Amino acid sequence: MAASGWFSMSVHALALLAQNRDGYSSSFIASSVNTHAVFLRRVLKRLVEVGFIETREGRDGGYRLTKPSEDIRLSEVYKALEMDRALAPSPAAPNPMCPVGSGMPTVFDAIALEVEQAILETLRRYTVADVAEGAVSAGILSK
Amino acid sequence: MAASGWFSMSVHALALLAQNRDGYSSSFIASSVNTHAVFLRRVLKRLVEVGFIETREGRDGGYRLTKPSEDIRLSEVYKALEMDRALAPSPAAPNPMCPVGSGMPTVFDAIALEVEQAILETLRRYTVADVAEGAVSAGILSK
DNA sequence: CATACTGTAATCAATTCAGTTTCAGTTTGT
DNA sequence: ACAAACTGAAACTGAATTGATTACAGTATG
Repeated sequence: MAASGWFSMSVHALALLAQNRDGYSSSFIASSVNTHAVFLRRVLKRLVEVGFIETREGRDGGYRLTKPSEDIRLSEVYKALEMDRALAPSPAAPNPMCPVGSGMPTVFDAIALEVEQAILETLRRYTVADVAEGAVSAGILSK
Repeated sequence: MAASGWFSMSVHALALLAQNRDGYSSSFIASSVNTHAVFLRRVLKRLVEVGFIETREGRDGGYRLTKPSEDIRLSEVYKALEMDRALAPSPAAPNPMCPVGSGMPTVFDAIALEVEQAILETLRRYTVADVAEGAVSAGILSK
């Protein structure tokens, strides 16, 4: 269900929240991510459900991390968003009358799954803290 | 440039061509993949450019592999199609005034690149021959 | 009770994706 | 020579997706 851009947006938001224990409002985060606050809230909703961040309504409300940024791996974020598979299946189901076509979905799915695990394994090596530090120093260096 | 569905379509087509040394016409392949011949030709064009398959125009024309299916790794197919990154960057460029936002593209890009390499490494372990065999036996088993 | 937030539904425009039509060019068999 | 069976490519369409935006209800705070 989650579109491709959601992941980078989520990581960005989490890295931002890692900077401030008290958290930030959706519109503040949105201005850093350069998107609309309403849209961002839709994305952040997932992260709330999974428990990475918590939300406070009302005045002075906003979002903040529920645990240290070192404890949030990007693989968990990826999983939380229920991203579409990187290797999408054929748009239309193959012809079942064809000996190759009939078996393709099974084979392709197995490979797509393995690819997905490789992605998760790579993302598991990075935490939100890594991204936050990296982003800040990269930002400084680029000046 | 290549959309997500192109990869599975290409792999399917290649696996089909691995079945017959003389190759097949675009409409034959299209009926197995369950797509339109014209659209399929658009996808196959890439594989011709890279040299995995060759095309013959005119009557009795069509497509066929230029080398054994064991020698075509899925990673090469993936690269040939110049797929979009699995981890798409944020749709809009982050706010450069924000210390975190300004560094995000750099950091995210590095991680996205590493993920891409992990995908390629996984796909490198499979050849078109593997898929062709697997697809045929999976098709037989599912009956 | 005004202010500053979140939550959510609904709508919109732009883009993308794949399907389709059409036609020009090419090769082969008769 | 010509008809048949192909590929190549441009152009158009419809549907789906994506993210932006508006609007409004709900909620906590001072």
